[in-house]
Amino acid sequence: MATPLPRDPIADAQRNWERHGWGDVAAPMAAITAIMRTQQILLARIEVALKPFGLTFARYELLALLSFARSGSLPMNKASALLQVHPTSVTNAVDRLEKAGLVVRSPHPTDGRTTLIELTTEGSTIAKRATAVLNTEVFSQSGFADSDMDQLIRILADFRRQAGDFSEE
Amino acid sequence: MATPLPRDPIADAQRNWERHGWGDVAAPMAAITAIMRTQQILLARIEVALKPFGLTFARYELLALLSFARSGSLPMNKASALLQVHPTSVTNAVDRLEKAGLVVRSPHPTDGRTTLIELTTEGSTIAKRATAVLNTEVFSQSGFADSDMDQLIRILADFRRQAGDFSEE
DNA sequence: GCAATATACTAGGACATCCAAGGGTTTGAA
DNA sequence: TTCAAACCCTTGGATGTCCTAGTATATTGC
Repeated sequence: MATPLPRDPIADAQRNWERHGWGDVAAPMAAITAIMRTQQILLARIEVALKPFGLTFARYELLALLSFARSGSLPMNKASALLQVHPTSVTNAVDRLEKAGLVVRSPHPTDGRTTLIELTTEGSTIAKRATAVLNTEVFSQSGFADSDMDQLIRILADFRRQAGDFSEE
Repeated sequence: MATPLPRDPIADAQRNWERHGWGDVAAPMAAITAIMRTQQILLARIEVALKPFGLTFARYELLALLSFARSGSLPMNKASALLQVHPTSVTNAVDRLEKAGLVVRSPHPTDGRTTLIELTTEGSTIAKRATAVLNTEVFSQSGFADSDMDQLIRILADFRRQAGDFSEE
């Protein structure tokens, strides 16, 4: 897993697809496979950067979301929608963050079904520090060429809109 | 998770980053976050398509890899390297595929440390059928514009090369 | 006003990924 | 030749994701 392969395995797969008469879907297959691999690489880098804080990316995302919320708190279902993960994943993340003292659950003032997640002081501090580290250690050296960035962001936004993530023009 | 959000949450995050004075890394942050979300969407589609075969994407990838191998068999460490996943993940996938009768483990003829994975007849059949379904149900409707495809593949290949996945020019 | 439906969260289970550690096999250097 | 280092695979543990089902609270419709 550490040694570079002599050739791009995804380009090889694309050639295999073409060789088997699936030329019409070889390119999307390659694009999708490349997305998978790219995600895996990026996630690994992020996890390394967050490890010193005892955070995973899932937990960090929740902390970051809370730190941008006006009131510093959010209903769990809102967090689930914004992070676009299953509600049980939020439950899981909140369990661990709460155990670590970074967030607290509190009842919603008017809706008895809803639970609010709130940043603690320490959670707020950790969120700030983790963000600083991610910015300098991961995002600032993403490995994407500056000249490709806007294009990449647009292509992925088009994809996500088409997939029903959001409706904005 | 089903209802589209009124606005793109990643674009919002990008604006948050800029507003906090992290404008220099706002774009890569957005690109990376978008990769994560895109991967999640695509993986979900693939898993749905593979479910009727009792396969997951991880297992399918292994089957597909084997079906393209000349001899129909591969050493586990080779599969790990080509799929670019941890050896234990291969062990896990082979365990389940073997239990399902789609592959068999066999000892390497000359190296006692190595285990070969081999497709069974049924494994070969399932691999073919699953590939056909993925091609028609997922890859042929990827949601990426044809005009973006080459660009996307190139950007991701540049990234993966830079990340040390392969050394090919 | 009350029953039926919808919504919010959580518990339990299936899978996948990685890491750390352990046991067997090869390789290579003294 | 011998023994340490390198390599291969597996086991066990921690996390994350999703799904299904169950409990509790709100909302709706008759």
